[in-house]
Amino acid sequence: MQVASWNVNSIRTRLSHATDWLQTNPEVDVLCLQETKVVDADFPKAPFEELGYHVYIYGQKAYNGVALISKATLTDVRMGFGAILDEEAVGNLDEQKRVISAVLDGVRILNLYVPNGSSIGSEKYEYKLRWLALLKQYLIKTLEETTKLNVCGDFNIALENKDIYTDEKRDKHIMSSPKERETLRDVLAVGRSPMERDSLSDLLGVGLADAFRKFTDEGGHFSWWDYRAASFRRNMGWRIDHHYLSPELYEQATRCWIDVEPRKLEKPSDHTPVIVEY
Amino acid sequence: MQVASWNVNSIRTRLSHATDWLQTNPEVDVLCLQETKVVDADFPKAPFEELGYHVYIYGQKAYNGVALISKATLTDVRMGFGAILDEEAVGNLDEQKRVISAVLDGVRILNLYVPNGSSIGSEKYEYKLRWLALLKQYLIKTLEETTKLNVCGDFNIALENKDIYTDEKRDKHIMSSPKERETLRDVLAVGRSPMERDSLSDLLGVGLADAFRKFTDEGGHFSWWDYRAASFRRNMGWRIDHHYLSPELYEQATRCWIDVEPRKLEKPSDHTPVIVEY
DNA sequence: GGATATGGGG
DNA sequence: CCCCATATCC
Repeated sequence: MQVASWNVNSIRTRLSHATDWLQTNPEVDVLCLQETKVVDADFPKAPFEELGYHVYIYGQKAYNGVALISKATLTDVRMGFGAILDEEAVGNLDEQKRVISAVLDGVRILNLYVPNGSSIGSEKYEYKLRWLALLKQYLIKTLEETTKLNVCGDFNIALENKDIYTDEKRDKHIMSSPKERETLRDVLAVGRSPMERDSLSDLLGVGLADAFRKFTDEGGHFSWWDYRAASFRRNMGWRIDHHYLSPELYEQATRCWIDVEPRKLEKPSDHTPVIVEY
Repeated sequence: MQVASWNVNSIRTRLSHATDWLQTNPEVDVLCLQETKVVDADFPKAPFEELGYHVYIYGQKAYNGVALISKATLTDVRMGFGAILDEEAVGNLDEQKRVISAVLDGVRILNLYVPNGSSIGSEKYEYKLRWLALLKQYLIKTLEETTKLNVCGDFNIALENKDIYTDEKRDKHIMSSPKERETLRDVLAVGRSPMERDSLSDLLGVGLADAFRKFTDEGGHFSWWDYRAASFRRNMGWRIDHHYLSPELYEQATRCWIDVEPRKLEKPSDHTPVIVEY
């Protein structure tokens, strides 16, 4: 089974890229999209359905928006944190459409578009941290019912220095600040005791692990390049799109890779797909 | 010698259409562009120069703008009415960049983007009529020095009913109202006495004549189709782009035709080129 | 730099 | 319907 994650930065603008990519990647069972930037009524479902895919969407006008494109029917589709968390806990964090999840072959696929956070200390930064805190509650609840969980999407966080093209201003940069990294690490540690979190030895015991890192320790692998400053040409990228797997799935993972090709097309998204196989 | 007129509705958006068209129409000596919609500093001259053309521009930000693209060097290039008319007479009518002219092989080519006029009775309508009145003065002065004059461009006026796809609301429609037609007919009658203007018999004596009408009386030939209402597919067009020739040139004219092909391209201009040969 | 929205223009 | 401009977001 293959699951792909791709922030398309507008599904309407990137429609042919997405359908072309599915056709050249027929082994992908589920394509998780972020930043579809379209209300559900205007989502171009037909082009995917004509290729034989099922389409599950959770969108809004202009910003955010997530979708699942699947060869097989998905079950127990959930939109937003509110699907399983209390209204009170969710607060305003479902106003932005960033969470969709569903089940295929006993695996729950959770597709996320984590807030960008703008700049450290900003209101949006605080929103990002609050959002991640709620995500932790969402994961705790999800893991009560599932042992096979694939949490993927645009995390807008690079956990390790080698996931960024440069070391410059790393600590003061959005997507790599210590606080963001700590917060995400804490989120991924769901189910692990504080002591376990500090030990690298028991990675598979509980918590979620980065599928990409099962297969390589190398740096210099990126999934996002800023449109500005010719970043892609100069390979000034970041690895911020991830597949985090529950222990059982992590053990079963056979591959995880980044397909750089779509970033080379005309009018590309600034992100490129990341695929995991298990 | 061939001269083409084409309202490209943004030269930056239509750059490849324009360069492609020149390459498939190598017999065109001068391409007159309207609605270039770009300040001179940002006009994409290089792509034309790399094909061996000379570029003469008179543009502004966002609106209007005219240009001459020529295989040979042009002489006595003039921008705006103010190049030959008094400041007082011109008033504010050079604020919008709509007039460029130059000489090739003893022929003065005058490239115009006549105001659209918005709707009958509007402020813009009055501007259009005032602009045409000034054009008449400009032509009178020009004809004092030239016997070979080719006045071309987007006139935003269809002089005859057969130049429009329908008869509906013609009298109340911008581009076909009686007043606009009278005004343009009066402009074209430069040099003819009031009595001559009423006589069709002496068309070649003085004044300017429609090159396209030298070769056919047929209706249904159009140079512009509104982007809206699938006008092109339904051939709901207007012939509003013209080549008006002084008597000497009119006699020498060997062809005048509309090339509909560019209107069929992806992201086309709403206008298509009109070419005259003499 | 490229996506969105809105508003003016045709 | 498709230009442009401005503004916000990333």
